[in-house]
Amino acid sequence: MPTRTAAQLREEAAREYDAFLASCPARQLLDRISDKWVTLILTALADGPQRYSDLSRRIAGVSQKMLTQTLRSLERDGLLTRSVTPSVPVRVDYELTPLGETLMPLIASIKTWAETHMPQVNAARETYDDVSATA
Amino acid sequence: MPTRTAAQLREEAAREYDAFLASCPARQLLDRISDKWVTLILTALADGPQRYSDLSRRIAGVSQKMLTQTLRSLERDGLLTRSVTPSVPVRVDYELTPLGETLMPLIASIKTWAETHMPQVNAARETYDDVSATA
DNA sequence: CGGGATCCAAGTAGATACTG
DNA sequence: CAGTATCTACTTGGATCCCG
Repeated sequence: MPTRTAAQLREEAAREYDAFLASCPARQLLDRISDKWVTLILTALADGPQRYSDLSRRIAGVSQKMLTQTLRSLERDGLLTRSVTPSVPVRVDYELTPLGETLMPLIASIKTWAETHMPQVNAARETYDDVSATA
Repeated sequence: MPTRTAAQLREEAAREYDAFLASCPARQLLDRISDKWVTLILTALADGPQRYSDLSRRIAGVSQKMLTQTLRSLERDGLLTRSVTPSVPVRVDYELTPLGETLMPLIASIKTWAETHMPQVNAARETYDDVSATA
């Protein structure tokens, strides 16, 4: 009997890999911007500072919970600032930080690739699905 | 009583928004590449064609299920090809398509942003967490 | 107005066992 | 070798109600 079973070895490898992925900057970035609402919020804020209710209206499909949650996480990451004006009723403005703005060109290049190549991808999907259906 | 309740209106808005997001090329692309294993597989294949077992070894943390599932979806999208050699035992090779290769520069720019700016993001996180803990 | 707290439904990934 | 099939556990997001 080995000191460690095969199952234990596999588990260990998976843990190490998780650690590797967690420390990988590119992975972290992808996790961040791939969030459903992140790019929408960032793009909306690229037009300038906006209030919570403005964002809520522009990004029509988002729930209060997800909007708040996403805004908080972006604030935490230093990508936007949250400023509260303690009037009655309260007013909260969100604004991109310089760091947040550096992200915009990247989002733009993602958009460009998407507009250029996604039609091909969709065409490939249809072909694939047709063949599968025939078989 | 209105012909449609507030809840119904909200539901309708959410559906429309879902449809909008589903048809948005940039959203589709992000959904595709943000998958945990997609960029790993694509990057591995950038070195040239590889067998299933090669990929499985290089991407140590992936389960058989996810590797197969991800490879199939990438094949469906026309980003890579799957070729079976009916020997005994079977041999299956995966290879990037030209379309798949066009994705590599984009992945590279994501990597570049990440390496340049993620340290700042992480620093912002620590500051944010410290302040929260103090408060 | 701008949330916080809670509950719940649904999709998703991993482990395990089996196969042409 | 290169998968498929199934079951379970966990994560996630929406709905709802409440508050300063």
